Amino acid sequence: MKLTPTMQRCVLHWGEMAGRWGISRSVAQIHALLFLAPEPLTADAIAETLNVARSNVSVSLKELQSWDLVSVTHQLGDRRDYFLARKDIWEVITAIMDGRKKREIDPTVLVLRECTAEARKDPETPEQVTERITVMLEFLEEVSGWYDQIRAMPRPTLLKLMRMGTTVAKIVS
Amino acid sequence: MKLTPTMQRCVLHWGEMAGRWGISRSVAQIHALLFLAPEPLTADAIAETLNVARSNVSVSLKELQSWDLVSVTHQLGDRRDYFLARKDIWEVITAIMDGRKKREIDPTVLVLRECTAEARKDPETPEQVTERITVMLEFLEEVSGWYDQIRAMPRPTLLKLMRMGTTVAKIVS
DNA sequence: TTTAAATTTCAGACATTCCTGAAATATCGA
DNA sequence: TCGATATTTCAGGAATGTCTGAAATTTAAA
Repeated sequence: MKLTPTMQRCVLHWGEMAGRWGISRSVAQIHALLFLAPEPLTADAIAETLNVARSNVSVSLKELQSWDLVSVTHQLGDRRDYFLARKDIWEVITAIMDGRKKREIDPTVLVLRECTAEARKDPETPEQVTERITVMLEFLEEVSGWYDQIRAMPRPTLLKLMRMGTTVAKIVS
Repeated sequence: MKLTPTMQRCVLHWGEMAGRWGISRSVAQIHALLFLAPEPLTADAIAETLNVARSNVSVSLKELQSWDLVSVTHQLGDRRDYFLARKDIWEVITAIMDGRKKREIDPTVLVLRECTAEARKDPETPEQVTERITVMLEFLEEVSGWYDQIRAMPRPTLLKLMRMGTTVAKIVS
C-alpha cells in the first residue's frame, strides 16, 4: 500500500490524536489507513505500510473490531484475512459513540446505583451528598435512555432534525 | 474532610474510570471529592483527604479549572484558596463535552481542512481518497455547528426536547 | 521592605501502557 | 496426516504518563 503525502499526513495526525481519543497510536493509525484505503488490506500490508510489528497489527485490529469499526473479508483462493473499515462516516461516528458510552458511562451508572442505595441506608452520609449522587445517577440514566431513542431513529429523520437546528425548538414549544 | 464509605466508593470509582475518561487518577478523584463536598476545600485539605502530594493537587486543580469544572473562592481573613466544583450536573456534563470537543475534534477539523486543500491540488492522491477526507471534514463541521446551536438553546427547551424523545420526529416530518 | 505562608515549578522516581519479536497456535491445502 | 502459511499470544523492553518532594516563586500581612 503506497501512501501519498496527503494520506500520510492524515494517518500521522490520527496517530497524534490517539492519546486524546483514548486509544493507542497504532490503533488510530491503522484505522486511518483502512478508512482511506480504497480496498481491503492484509495485516501484513498494514504492518509494512505503517512500519509496525505484525503482532501489533493483529492486536490493534482486534480492538478496532471490538469497536465495530473494522471487519474481515476474504478473497477467493487466498486464505489471508483482508481488513476493511467502515466507510460511512455516520456509522463510524455512531460506532465510536456507542463504544464510548459502553466503556465510559455504563460502568459508572452501575456503581452509582449501588452508591445511592448504600447512601440512603447509611445515616453517616450527609443528606446533601446522597442527593447529589442521586441527581447525577438520574441524569445519566435519562441521557442514556435519550441516546438509545435517538440511535433508534432512522438516519434521514435524524439528519433532517439536525439540519433544522434551533428551529425545532420553535415548533415544539 | 472526612469521607463516609459511600463517598469513598465514589471517589475511588472516579479514580478507576480516569484512564477511560482520558484524565489522570488524581484529577478524577479530586473532581469527585469537590463535586460531593458540601463546601469549598483548600488544596491542603484535598491532599490530606486523598493522600496525594500537595503539588499534585495544585497541578490537578489547574487542569480541572481548564475544564471549567472547578473554580476558586476565598474566605474572609484567610488567604488560602478554597476550591469549589460545579454542582449543577447539567453544567458539569456540558463543560466536559465542550472540553472534549475542543481537545478531540477541533484540532482534527483544522488538519482535515489543510488535507482536503492539499489533496485536491495533488494529482497523486486518488479521487476516492480525497472524497472520503472531504466527506469526513464536512460531517465534522456540520456536527460542530449543530452542537453549537444546541448549546445555545435555553436549558428548559432542551430538556423538553429530550423528554419528548422520538416524538419530535413525528411532529417535524 | 521583611517575613512567613501559600502556591507553583520541575527533575527524577515510579507506574502504566504500548510495542516488538520469538514462540505457540491455528488453518488449510495436499 | 503433514507441511506450509497465517494468526495470535506473551514476556520483556521501550516509550509515555503520572506523582512526589525539594526548591523556587508568588502573595499579602507586618
